[in-house]
Amino acid sequence: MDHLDRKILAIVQRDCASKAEAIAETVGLSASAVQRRLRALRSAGVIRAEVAVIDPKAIAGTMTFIAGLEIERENYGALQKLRRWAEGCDHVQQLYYVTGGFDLVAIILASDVEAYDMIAAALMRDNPLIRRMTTNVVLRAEKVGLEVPLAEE
Amino acid sequence: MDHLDRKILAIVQRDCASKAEAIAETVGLSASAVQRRLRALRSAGVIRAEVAVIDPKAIAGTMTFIAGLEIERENYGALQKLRRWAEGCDHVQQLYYVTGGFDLVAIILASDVEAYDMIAAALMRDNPLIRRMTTNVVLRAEKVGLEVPLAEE
DNA sequence: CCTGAAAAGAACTTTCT
DNA sequence: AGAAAGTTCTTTTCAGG
Repeated sequence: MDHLDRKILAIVQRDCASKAEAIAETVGLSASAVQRRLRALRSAGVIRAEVAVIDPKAIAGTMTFIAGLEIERENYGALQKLRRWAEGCDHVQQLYYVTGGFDLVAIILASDVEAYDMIAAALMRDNPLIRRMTTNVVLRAEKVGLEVPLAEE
Repeated sequence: MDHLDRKILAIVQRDCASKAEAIAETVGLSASAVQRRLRALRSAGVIRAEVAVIDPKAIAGTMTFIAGLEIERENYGALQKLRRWAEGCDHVQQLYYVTGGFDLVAIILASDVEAYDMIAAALMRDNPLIRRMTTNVVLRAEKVGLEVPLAEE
């Protein structure tokens, strides 16, 4: 993991369909070298996945909700169960275990408020450790991304 | 946008490095047809981008913060300025304009608490409309993704 | 209009220096 | 790491439903 790797990462985390030759030109390397580094980054797990980002607007009925969860006590066993629950639920996009006003924050997608209510109800039913759930409805996603800020050399 | 497109999307939003032939086999189409559909989905904007997901743990010092913002009034002009600010700040990963307890929710990455504090201070300095900022520190990201739930036919 | 199959082109992988 | 040969994937083209 040197400066060149970071430069390559900075590019592919915005567009992983970039051709190796194009990347090579901007980082000042040969195409072969770029591919080797990319392969190494993949197998090392630095590049976790390469995914297509779909515009939620293109999918009929996708609303975003941000839920702050407060739990009974920091019960780690139940927390793990909740984690698995979220893993198995496609509607739960993101789940963060936090410290602050809430214990957990979840980003949930649903076709409408009714569908969200059903997901939220199921979530609370299956995870009794959840004491309180505060929901914010997303009116507009101003920025959505998972890019990691990479300090340039 | 038919059932086959949705099937293709369901695959590439998890792995856009999949070969067309592999996709073709699972959706029951030829490789050519898959590529044509992928190209159409790209130019139609359904596929917004294809990105590499980087493991934040691999990057030295990446902490995640979730900030709930309360603003003075729903001042749309200032909001747009805030949106541009977020767009230009690599540390702001996500920004949602919401209704509920907060007005906006931001997901911010920083190398440590000090760095976060500087970003937060700059954010409030440059955007006087922000009245209050409630931060939750992410102890662990249980699930992180941008996958859209695609109802199967 | 969209599919599938084959030819042409481009990209990636491997090997060697 | 870079360059060239070999392999694989993608793109184009064309015939058919």
